[in-house]
Amino acid sequence: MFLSTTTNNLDAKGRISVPSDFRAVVGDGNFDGIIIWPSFDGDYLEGGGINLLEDYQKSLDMMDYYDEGRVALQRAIFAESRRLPFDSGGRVTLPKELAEYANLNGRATFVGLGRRFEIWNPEAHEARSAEVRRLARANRGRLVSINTQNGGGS
Amino acid sequence: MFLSTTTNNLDAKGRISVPSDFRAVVGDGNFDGIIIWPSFDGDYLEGGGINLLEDYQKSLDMMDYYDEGRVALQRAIFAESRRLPFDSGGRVTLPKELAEYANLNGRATFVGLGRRFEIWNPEAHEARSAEVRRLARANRGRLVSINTQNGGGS
DNA sequence: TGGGATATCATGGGTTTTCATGGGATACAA
DNA sequence: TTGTATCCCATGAAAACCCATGATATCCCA
Repeated sequence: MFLSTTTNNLDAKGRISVPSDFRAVVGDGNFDGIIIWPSFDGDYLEGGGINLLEDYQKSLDMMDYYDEGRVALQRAIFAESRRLPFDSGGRVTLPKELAEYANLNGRATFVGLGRRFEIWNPEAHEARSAEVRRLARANRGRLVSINTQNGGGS
Repeated sequence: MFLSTTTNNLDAKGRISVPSDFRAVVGDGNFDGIIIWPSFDGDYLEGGGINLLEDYQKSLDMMDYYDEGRVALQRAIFAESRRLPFDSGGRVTLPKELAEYANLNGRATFVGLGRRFEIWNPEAHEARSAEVRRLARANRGRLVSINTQNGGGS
């Protein structure tokens, strides 16, 4: 599970450290790294482990073969995604197009969202956080229903 | 189930003992520690075991993918939360930002609320509980609605 | 039921390991 | 060659780990 928010340096070589908490949840024994693609919702990147993409694949498999939504998602996610392996220090090299897409220069913010994460320009993320907090407060009634719905798991 | 209220020391290294009663209910075999995030309802912290977050995730998964409330809640909880492992003595290291958010210096109060718990500045907690008692005397009906609103924990 | 023995807990301090980061060296490709 | 990607090592800071101690709570047995 991807948790918490971390801002790390993007060096001159385009390398950036993936937070160690994130690294701990992406290993599948086969590929040691992350998958990144440009969000089709804004100027930031989305990403996750290889297993996230496999889950998406399963969801798409359940859609009709000629469903235009299926094709669009395939193109938006699979075609645009890049597989970024860790170096010995737990860093990845961010392709220039992706860094430019998200306006990343010098620093970048990893945002854990459970199954997946996002990579933001720090200022852009900061600018959006106030609105997010407002929305979260507005929707906290739904969180209450989540609390009662599961009736005391812990 | 998180029960009772305990105030412990926050040392110079930012470490604080999690009440042993709380520690006994958070193990999931994989991660031995707690998850903490700033409440979006006030200057205190909320927390629970990893399984609480997993329950939140399952519930959020059932909401529509493009639901703005879903995304806001994901960001408010998953992105803001921190994973704090226990040391050998059952303590966690509280990140500075979170300690500052809740105005914690020297001491902190763990408040058990059933499925989750809260961490308060002791004086702030004392002040609030006095206010809650006052409200209870002044208006019982309102106290009842507060109880249910909190997710029916005990 | 008393009282000593034992375990647990909260806390302090020191040491080791990990992490994020920088830079150089090497392989590869345009 | 020139730019780019990959690999390896160095380093300071922060986090995790280990051991010690006093206080409290629990247990045990006469």
